[in-house]
Amino acid sequence: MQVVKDNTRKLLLNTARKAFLQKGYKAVSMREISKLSGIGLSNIYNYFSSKDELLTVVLRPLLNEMDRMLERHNKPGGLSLDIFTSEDYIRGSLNEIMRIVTNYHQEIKLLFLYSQSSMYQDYLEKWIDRCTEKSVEYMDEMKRLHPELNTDISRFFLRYTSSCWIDMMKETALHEELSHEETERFLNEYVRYVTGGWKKLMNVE
Amino acid sequence: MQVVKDNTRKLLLNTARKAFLQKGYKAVSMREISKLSGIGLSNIYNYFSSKDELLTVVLRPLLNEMDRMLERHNKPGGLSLDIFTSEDYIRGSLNEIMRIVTNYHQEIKLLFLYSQSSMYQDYLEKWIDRCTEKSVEYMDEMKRLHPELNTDISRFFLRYTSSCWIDMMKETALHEELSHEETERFLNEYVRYVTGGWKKLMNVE
Amino acid sequence: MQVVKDNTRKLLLNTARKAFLQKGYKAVSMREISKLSGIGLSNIYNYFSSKDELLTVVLRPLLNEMDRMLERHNKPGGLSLDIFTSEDYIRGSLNEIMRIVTNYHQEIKLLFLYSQSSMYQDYLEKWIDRCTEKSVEYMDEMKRLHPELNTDISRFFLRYTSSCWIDMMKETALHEELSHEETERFLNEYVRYVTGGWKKLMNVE
Amino acid sequence: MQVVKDNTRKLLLNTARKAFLQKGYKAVSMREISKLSGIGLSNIYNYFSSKDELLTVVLRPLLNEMDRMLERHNKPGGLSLDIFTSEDYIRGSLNEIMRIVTNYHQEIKLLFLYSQSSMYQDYLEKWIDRCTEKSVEYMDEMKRLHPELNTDISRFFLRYTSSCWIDMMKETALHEELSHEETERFLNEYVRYVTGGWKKLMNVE
DNA sequence: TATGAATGAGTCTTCATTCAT
DNA sequence: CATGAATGAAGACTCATTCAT
Repeated sequence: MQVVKDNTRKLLLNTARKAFLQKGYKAVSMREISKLSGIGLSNIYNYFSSKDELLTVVLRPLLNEMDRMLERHNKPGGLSLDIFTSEDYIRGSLNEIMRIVTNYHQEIKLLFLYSQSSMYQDYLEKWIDRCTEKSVEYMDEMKRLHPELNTDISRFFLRYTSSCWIDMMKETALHEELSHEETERFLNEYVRYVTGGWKKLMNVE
Repeated sequence: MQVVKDNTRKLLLNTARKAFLQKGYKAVSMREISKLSGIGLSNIYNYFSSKDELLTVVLRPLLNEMDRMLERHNKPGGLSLDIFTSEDYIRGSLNEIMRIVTNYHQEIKLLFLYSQSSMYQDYLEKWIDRCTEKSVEYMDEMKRLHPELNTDISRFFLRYTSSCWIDMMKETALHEELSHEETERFLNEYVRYVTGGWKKLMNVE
Repeated sequence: MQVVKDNTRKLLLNTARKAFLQKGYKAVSMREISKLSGIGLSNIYNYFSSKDELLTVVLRPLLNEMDRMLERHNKPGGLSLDIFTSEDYIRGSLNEIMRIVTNYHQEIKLLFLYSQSSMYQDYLEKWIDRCTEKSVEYMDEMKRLHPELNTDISRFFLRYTSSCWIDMMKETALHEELSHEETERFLNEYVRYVTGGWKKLMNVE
Repeated sequence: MQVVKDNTRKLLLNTARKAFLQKGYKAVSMREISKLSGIGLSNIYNYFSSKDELLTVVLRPLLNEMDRMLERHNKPGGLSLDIFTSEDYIRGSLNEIMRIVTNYHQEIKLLFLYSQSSMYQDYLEKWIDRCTEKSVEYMDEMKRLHPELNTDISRFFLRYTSSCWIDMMKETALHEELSHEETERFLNEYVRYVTGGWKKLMNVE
């Protein structure tokens, strides 16, 4: 009995995820989910109290990861230049992103591209806001630790880079077919590009 | 009579633009546009054959600019390294972007953020695809002209930078309140960052 | 065209009135009104913005009369004992009630018996409250004018008589088939009963 | 086991009573009763076959009293004038009412005000009908016993007084906060009013 | 050109009740 | 005695679009 319930729940979740991904949240009706899953329309409400909750449960794990990512951003163990210029550090961050993308690429597409008209339609913008705030705080710390560097970066530019971060997640999620080699290659390119950019911007050496 | 028609048309266009911007394409009903503009609901269909066309006409000028931007990308006068590494060149490109953003910031927000459920919901993704294609072609040319450089950049990375380009438009459009000085400052930051990144990636010098 | 519209409006109003009367407000669905009237379901909303408004428009004239009745209650020209003890005065009041009941007997049944679950479900209780208030004020005046009488009637008893007033409207509306003679007879009985009661209660003579 | 059952039954009954009183019969769902009581939704149907039966059982004691009241009406020991004109007799009847109201004021409110859309929505009207019938029969008896009196009261007037009887129950139930003194006072007022009215109407002395 | 009326399929959600276990 | 799952009909209301005038 519990088994049945779990199956139904998962079936609904998967059906909804797929449908949302194909047509966007707003364009998928509960009727549609009912027909696609074979679960009676009203029965759905025994498992999820609303269409919004269906989306919420689908997105929950990803949302948690995204929030955790934000936390880690400002607490890089020893506060240092590394976050911008160390290839190893950046490579580590990227690897973590890759793990998230691998696990949740569907959810990412859903959240990043198809969640309009849902309660999460502004989630990314708010995430970028929060990330920008963290970046500004971080820069202030750097200003004290490395007065010799150009740390007077505008909030606006920091927002742009936060946005690019989101962009990278989106792009990698969109191209799920990447082989391990290709991924490795992209990582190398990305790391060189970013460190080159930050070093020049901050006058490192 | 023709005068009346033009006025009505413009009124409808402006009303729709504002409404779409505030609530998103899908969430705005034709009834709403009718009430806000004072134009009879069914009369709207004498000017625009559908809700989609209303959006199309609103976005048309921006769409043209976007397409033109794409054209220019691959024909940079003399095909050269400048596109990546010359600060002047990049500054020039950016200035052009700024002009577009200034003129069409409303339309950009509309297209970039609020066009889900419309026929343009995939426009940006396709634009990025086309831009990526152009970039790949460009890189191939560069490989011949500058065999000493690392021009073996993955299509995936090129797509990422195309996406970042779109991102920059979005961010600047979102922050319309930027003063001339702030804009200038951002341009400097951006140019340094991008040229620094590309130079390192391509082993220039 | 305007003719058509008015007809449709009236048709809807009459259909709704009948249906509400037969089954109660809550138990009648918009679908039902649509089918009974032959007006397309969604077209109804071109005439009435909601089910509640449909009921409101049906009840409006009666509601106005009820409010007016309340106003008149406390301003009986020359404030006097008549309101309780004069057969002529009471007969006059009653005749007015009869006119209202004759004109709006359907609406009365609707408001008094079948409006549960609508926005008017508490209307009568509030009316009785207001009427009680007026009666208390009236009694206070009487106390000054006729100190020799027993005007020390409890608010609770006054509320009871207000409620009986409503009762009388309900009963007469319920029995629309009363002939003129029967009505006349009831009036006589009622007048004798009420004046007899008040006189004894107030120690008149 | 039987003990458990009884507890559950009572719990359900009390929960339902409270909920019905607060929101009205129709507005309370079985799900709600289930949640409020902690009894599983479908388990409710092991105790009560339907939502209507739940209401029935809640109202049963009051319904019995109401029916008994009706019986007593026509069998006043010695058939006499007292029923209308003896203050003691009326006071006795009223005291009985007070007892009922005290014991079942919640049920009265439920039956009188919140039972729309249930099988008891017409109960009061039917009770008034039956009461009217009894009154007519009673009057016929009186006509034989007291030919000197005006016993030619219209059925319609008798119905009105039956309705007022119900009204009095409603009013007293609605104002449960009445102190003993206030109740006593109201009783005095009511008795004087009613006997005064009937005496005048029937030409007693 | 302009209007008000009309359409029909669609939205999410709730209900009392029943079934299998 | 108790449970969670399931059902099917119904609820009010909205939508983009078309029709007749």
